[in-house]
Amino acid sequence: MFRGLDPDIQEKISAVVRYPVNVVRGRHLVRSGTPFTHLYSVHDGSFKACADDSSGREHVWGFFAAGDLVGLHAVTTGRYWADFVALEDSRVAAVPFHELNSLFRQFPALFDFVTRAISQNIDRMERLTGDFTAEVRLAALLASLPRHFQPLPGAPDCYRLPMSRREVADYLRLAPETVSRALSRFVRSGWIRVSGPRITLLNRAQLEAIGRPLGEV
Amino acid sequence: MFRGLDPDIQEKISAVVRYPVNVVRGRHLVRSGTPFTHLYSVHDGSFKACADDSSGREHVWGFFAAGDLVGLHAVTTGRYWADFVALEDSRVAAVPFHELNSLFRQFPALFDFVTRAISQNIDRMERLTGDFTAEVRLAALLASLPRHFQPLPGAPDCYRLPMSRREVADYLRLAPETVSRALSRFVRSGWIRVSGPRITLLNRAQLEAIGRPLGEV
DNA sequence: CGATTGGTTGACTCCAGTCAAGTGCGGTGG
DNA sequence: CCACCGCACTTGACTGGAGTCAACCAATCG
Repeated sequence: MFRGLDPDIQEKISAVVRYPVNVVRGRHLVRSGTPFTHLYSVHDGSFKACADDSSGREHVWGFFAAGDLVGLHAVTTGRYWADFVALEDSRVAAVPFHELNSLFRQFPALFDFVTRAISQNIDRMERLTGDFTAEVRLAALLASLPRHFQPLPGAPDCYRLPMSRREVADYLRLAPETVSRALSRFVRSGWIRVSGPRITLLNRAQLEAIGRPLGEV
Repeated sequence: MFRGLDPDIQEKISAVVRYPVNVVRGRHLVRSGTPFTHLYSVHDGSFKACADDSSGREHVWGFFAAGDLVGLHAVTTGRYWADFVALEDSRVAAVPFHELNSLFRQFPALFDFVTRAISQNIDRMERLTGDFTAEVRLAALLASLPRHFQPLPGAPDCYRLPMSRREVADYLRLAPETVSRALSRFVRSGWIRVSGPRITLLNRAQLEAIGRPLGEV
């Protein structure tokens, strides 16, 4: 958990963690509007984050897989402002808020880490609202799969997406049909192979190149 | 100046203001990247604010007319991050930064006022990046003219736009041709009359209704 | 084995961008 | 005062990208 953070600090955190909470597919891990009580680290499984955007329509603004932190966005405001729903049966480790606070005092590096992670999330959200073509959006998403998911055992570049096309489309701010079409084009070009929720990356470099204008998602 | 702020505080501010600075058309009032030295209140004339957006292309993100405050965005960072260029010969009143700071200490209400104004600007910028049709964007802009400009003497609903169509288009994130076409459609519908830089609002209620999804710009 | 659901594909539409050709206004100079 | 010029603006024709609607297909679950 807390990928990229100093191992010493990680160990301290482990000491105050409540192990592990199970969340079955489709259930909420946190609800928008409730007070910030815990920060969660995803052990396995995955979650989507939904919140109403400025025009009031609900909208997926993030996916969180093993190793990601859920609830960061509430650290500053003290209140969650998004729903987090399990995309599959998942397990998370929970760090109680007050423990986290004392850890912040002990380890300024932890605070920096969290701050940086929050601003990265916001940055990503904003980039996704910019105007990019469907290809750019989708390529950026596909190229980022290895950073977020484990490949399927025995198939090094094959990933099983836990979210539906509908959710991907919502996240990328596209219609589901547009996602479908873009996927098909990538298949025809030979960059990927698709079989239901399983996607094999045949040419990640190419996808990265196409998705570069949007950056990491 | 400082429209909407408590008159008592306004008087205190007036005491520390350096009166008035002239800026001729096309000249910079502030330059991006320079340290925050003054907050400016536009007396007469108008300015555009330009800054590079996330993808590096320069882009107009605001217009400032009589009564507006220029430089707010630098209060928090201590450095201007946008160019402000006079759209016509203009005059501004300058409040030195250190005076402003001591005023903040004296009048918490002033600090709140500034904070609110900053967040309104950011909010507006973000709404403009959302996806709205050209009509919605333009209608919102037109409906907002009375809030920003004095009508021409003797013509109650007629305003002279100090900025070019190119600049309007850039601000609204459209092509200039698209702005032109939308204007023409509004003329044909009878909501406005256009004569070069002069625009007469014949049906502001209608424009407000059309522009509502985007809100105030 | 049908019914449901999620995904794909096709046909069509709409909106805005682009390129190119006018148009008109303001300014300059004769 | 008028003719001309330049520039900003407008208009038209075209293009392309994504949304919508509808049909189809495949997998899953009773």
